[in-house]
Amino acid sequence: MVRQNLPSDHLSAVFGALADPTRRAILERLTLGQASVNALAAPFEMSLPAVSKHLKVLEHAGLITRGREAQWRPCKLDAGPLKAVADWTEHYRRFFEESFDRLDEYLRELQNKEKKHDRQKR
Amino acid sequence: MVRQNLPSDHLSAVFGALADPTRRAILERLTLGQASVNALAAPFEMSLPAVSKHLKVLEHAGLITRGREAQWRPCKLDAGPLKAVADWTEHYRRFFEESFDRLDEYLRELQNKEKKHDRQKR
DNA sequence: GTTGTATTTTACTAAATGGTTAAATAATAA
DNA sequence: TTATTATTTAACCATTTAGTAAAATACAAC
Repeated sequence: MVRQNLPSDHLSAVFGALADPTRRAILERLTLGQASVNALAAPFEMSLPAVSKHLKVLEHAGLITRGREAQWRPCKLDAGPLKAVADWTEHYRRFFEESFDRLDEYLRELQNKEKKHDRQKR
Repeated sequence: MVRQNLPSDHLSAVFGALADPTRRAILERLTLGQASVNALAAPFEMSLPAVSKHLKVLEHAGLITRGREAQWRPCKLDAGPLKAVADWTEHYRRFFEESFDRLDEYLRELQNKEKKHDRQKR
């Protein structure tokens, strides 16, 4: 059967790249400046090829770019695609702010009840 | 070998859930209000069990909750986890808002937000 | 040219993902 | 009770993912 799984849409690639703690940690590290593959791999208990693959995923999502400097291939953060993530998420803000408000309201209610309770106790 | 793939971290689950256009479309639909599985499945050229699986992924990520109403199991958006996504992304904003002006604007906005937050806290 | 260092590619695995059809379950309606 | 409707579960399959070890490549230095 021809099942051509077409998530060639960029947003899916970006979300997919972010759905892994190792890759998010790599991005975090890259906010400090560019770094070699070895340097990026150092904190992880996994082989170099594994990290190399993670970098390929990040590169494919457009989240990093790679240069060339002697035998090193320094990676550099490119946060551009995160703008799309921010925009997508922003679109839902009223739905999570709303629940925040409701929580706030609930807590306020709770405080009132406690006050009432305190008053009764006295 | 024991390869226990431990992305039990919530953020990975959420990003993973969002890394699929069908699931994002379902969330989009749910911003209009709750809906049955059949209603949610209608726009897609895929079987009901396939949609059911997508819903399970969304539920596991905490992005939807499901009720019970006769033989229907209405799904409801729970955007709460998107707050974590927004926060994570916000952390990188200065890297994708590259223009000085926009950075400035961003910092000004941040100050406003802090003021608002302070006001709310009291 | 040989050696050393950095990185990728290849070939392989196990598990996860995203889909299918068919059967099972749950509640309603007749 | 039986039939209908809504949804899930089970069993299956192909592809992708995340890792491995070992070999290949690229460049620098001696």
